[in-house]
Amino acid sequence: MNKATLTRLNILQKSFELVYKNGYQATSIDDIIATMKVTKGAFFYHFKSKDEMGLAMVKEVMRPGMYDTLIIPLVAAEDPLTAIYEMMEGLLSDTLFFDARYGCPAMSMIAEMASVNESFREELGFQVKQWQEAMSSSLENGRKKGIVKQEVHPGQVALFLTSGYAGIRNTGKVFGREVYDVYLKELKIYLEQLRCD
Amino acid sequence: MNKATLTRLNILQKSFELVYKNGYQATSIDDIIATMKVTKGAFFYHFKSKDEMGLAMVKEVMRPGMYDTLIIPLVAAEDPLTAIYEMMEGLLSDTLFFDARYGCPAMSMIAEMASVNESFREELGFQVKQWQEAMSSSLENGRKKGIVKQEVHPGQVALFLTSGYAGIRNTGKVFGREVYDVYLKELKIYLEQLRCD
DNA sequence: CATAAAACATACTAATTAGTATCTTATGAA
DNA sequence: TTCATAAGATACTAATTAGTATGTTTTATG
Repeated sequence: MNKATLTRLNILQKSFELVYKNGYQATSIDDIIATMKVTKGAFFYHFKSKDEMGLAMVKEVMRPGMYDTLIIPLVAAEDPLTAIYEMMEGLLSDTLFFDARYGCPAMSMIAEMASVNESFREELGFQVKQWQEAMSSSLENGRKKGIVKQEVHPGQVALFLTSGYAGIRNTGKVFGREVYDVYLKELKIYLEQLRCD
Repeated sequence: MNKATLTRLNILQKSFELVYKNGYQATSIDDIIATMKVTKGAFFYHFKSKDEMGLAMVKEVMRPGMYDTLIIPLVAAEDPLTAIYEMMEGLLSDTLFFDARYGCPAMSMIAEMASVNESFREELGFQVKQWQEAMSSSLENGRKKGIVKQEVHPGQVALFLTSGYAGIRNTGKVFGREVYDVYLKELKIYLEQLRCD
């Protein structure tokens, strides 16, 4: 990894952190370069425009992050219902970096940018769809193994679940992380009701 | 209603429409006054700042709108489960004004402004809580009447439902209104499972 | 009608924005 | 070492922003 690509990645990483806390449009290029040892010349050497940087950020920082936390844990899951619950629990308790106040990076980005920038919408849509499909095939798998009820519609449930997650992250912005626990309780009930008796 | 308070309300109404489509921070005062027959003098006569206008907009335009569509239909409901489903169906099929592309005005506002402006967060929190409480007492009522299962936790379910709605509106921003129908199908299953056998 | 205050209009300001023009310095291959 | 290019630095620009200063017009009330 040479120095140049490192500054590039640093810009993307730092931008992600700022965008996560302040929103994409509210984060100016001046903000970004001010919080790190980079000048405007460097920024515009690596990216033609703010939006090009933003898209690279979504693709190169957010996508791998989502893949590791949202896809990987599902593919090898023995019991999809438990795996999904534990994933949600993990997502909603990881206060290391993510903050209830700022919600989910991807969902916030969707809320702000989906109708503003078509490329952003496409890429974020791809990522959400990936998550849904991972859940869906995990549930389908559980159905074949006799863990999940036959009448369950995996794709439908996956949409219900991913949307529910997006929603609770939004709700958490208003009421704080206490709502996470209440949500998780009801989620568990919902998921268990999908399980074969 | 005298002329002055009418211009005030016009500013609030027009602002709401612009904010709904473009977001709060992306909507400039110049945008607002340009799309209607009002000048900057009038704007700043009625409001000390953009944020004061924004808060008035949330309180005086959004709050009554939410009350009429989210609270009223629940208080007199005979069967809460059917009432809730039909409310959701109504919310997700009303293409008169609301557009899947732009999501739910209140939820989008929360996503963008909850962590930026404390007053906005408070007021929007109040409105969401009102909705949750209306659902909760409606469910509690149904439980007493033997419509809703005894083991159901009304407040917990209310949070689950309102968050789910917020989530599907966000998802709709990415994939369009088709996801609404899929969501509604799973919602119906979820709600029916709360009903006494 | 007179007049004071309310309601609005116009022209500005200072700060911030994305982006550019032009420079300097670092790096790697011959 | 040389030198071309990659990488980065600096100083600008034009547009947009929220907000202000200072005007003019409308409206209600005596």
